[in-house]
Amino acid sequence: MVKNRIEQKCIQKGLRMTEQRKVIAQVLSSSDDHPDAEELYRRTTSINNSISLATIYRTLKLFNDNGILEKHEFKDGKFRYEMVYKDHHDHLIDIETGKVVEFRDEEIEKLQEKIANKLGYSIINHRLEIYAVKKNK
Amino acid sequence: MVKNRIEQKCIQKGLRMTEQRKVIAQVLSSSDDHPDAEELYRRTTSINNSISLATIYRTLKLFNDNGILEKHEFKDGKFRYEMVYKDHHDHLIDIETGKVVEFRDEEIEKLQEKIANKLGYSIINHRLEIYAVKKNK
DNA sequence: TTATATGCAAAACATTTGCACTTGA
DNA sequence: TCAAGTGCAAATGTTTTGCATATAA
Repeated sequence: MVKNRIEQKCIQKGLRMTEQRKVIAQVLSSSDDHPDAEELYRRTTSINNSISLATIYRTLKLFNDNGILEKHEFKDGKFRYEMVYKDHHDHLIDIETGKVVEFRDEEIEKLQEKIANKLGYSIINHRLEIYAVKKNK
Repeated sequence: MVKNRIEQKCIQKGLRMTEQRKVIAQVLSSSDDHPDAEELYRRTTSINNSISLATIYRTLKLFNDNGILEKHEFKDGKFRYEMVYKDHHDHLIDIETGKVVEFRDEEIEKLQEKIANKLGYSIINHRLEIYAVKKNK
């Protein structure tokens, strides 16, 4: 039986693989967007309906604590999640459609280090979100 | 009677100046930090205790909608507010003490324009938060 | 005068938690 | 076997809202 990336990480971390966690891992692995808890609940129950919202939340917290996924909060009032098997990247949010575009820019990464440095700090992490609209319409 | 900056903006926008709004405007004008609704409630009621939390929320929304203040959501789960009479700036949050340091960097501003541009977007606004710890301790 | 703002308490909303039961290793 | 995970429903914490009353212009 083939294991998805998240399931592999769970095993590697020694997490107990319950039926529910497998389904959540599977859904997350095959998602390339940024779903919130409610949306994940919808996706998982369509595969296996013996999963509660509480378990979704507990599992998301577990995965987040274990560095398996990242928790975002774009300006829509709820948390959204994303696997962390990709390299670090930032987000541009289309405020008309809600679409999220990922990008990475080395210069910006370096500049932030420099700024924190100048202020006497070491960066732990950062959040850069650009809210924008499509050009030339 | 001298009017504070926020009160001036309200008048300029044609907002009705109630007793409550005056007090909230006064508190915000003399705050140079990033208080949340609960904290503002504390500060305003110490001046005039005929202000309800509901009014705080309604007034913050009103001021935000009118571009009089900015709403932030650092990673502590609540909204925090700040006047927008200063120039745009970003935030560095000390994750050990919760202290918020403001900074502005032209290069980063320009870079973001460039990135959005390359992706085919025009920036409406952005959010850059650096979470960091003090160096050499 | 009267449209708008307010206080209060109830509702809304996403998220968390206590507890009895179930399950993975 | 039994520590750890789960479902359910109730609790939480922040923010919003309906409604009767009060107030700014």
